[in-house]
Amino acid sequence: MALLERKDMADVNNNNNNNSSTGTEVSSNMTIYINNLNENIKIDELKKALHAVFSQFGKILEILAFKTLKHKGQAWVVFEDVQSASNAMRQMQSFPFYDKPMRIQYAKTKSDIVAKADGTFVPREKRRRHEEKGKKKKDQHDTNQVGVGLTPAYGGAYGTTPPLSQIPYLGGVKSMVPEAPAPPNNILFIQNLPNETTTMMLQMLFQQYTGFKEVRMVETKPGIAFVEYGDEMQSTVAMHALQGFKLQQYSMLITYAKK
DNA sequence: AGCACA
Repeated sequence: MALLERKDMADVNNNNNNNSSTGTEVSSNMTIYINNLNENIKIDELKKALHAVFSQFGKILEILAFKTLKHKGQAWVVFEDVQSASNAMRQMQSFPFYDKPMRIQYAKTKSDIVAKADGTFVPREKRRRHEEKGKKKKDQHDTNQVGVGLTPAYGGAYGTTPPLSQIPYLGGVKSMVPEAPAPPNNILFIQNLPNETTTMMLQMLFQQYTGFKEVRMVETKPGIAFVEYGDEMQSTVAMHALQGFKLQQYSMLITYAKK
């Protein structure tokens, strides 16, 4: 899966522009800057969902997002190393997240948490404050149903995820693959989910596919869920699209539900 | 659209 290697190790610790000709390129950075995020998602939920989806690329030191006008729809995900950030950027580029494709770039500057770690941190006022000129405000409203409360499932410890991707295959599921594949069904059976998974997170992933009806989780059985579509063709498309999708270090296993 | 350090 790590089929993308880069020259990134060279400039891990500086933010020089590599490409001064275009002015559009930003040097690699341990932090990715994401925009085009759905602005209706509450910050807390947004951060959790981002963590769920990005922790597969490496240890996340911090996720920053703000709800101010100037910073809505944007987030910074700080990884432990550039390689993780690079992989995250490439692999999740344009990923549909709450109905909108993520736009991911390297952050322009080093994150404070990183600067503090390497001793180069300088307090705020020394830095270039970004001044903003008046802008016309356009409407922004997406209407999707993601406003339901989310339990504070994370231990808050972003740093507890194992190092990089090549994590064996976390078990926890009895019969990982059924002997014979179940016959097609408009209901999908999802296994091997992390315990922290919420209905909202799954909805976010599955509702992008046509025919999505609902997600059902079974409180008494963590790690599994059912996702219903209008018909078998629709559920099949979603199954193939999301098969093996990683939430934290867990790879989703999707099969048709038994009838 | 919008690159911060809640």
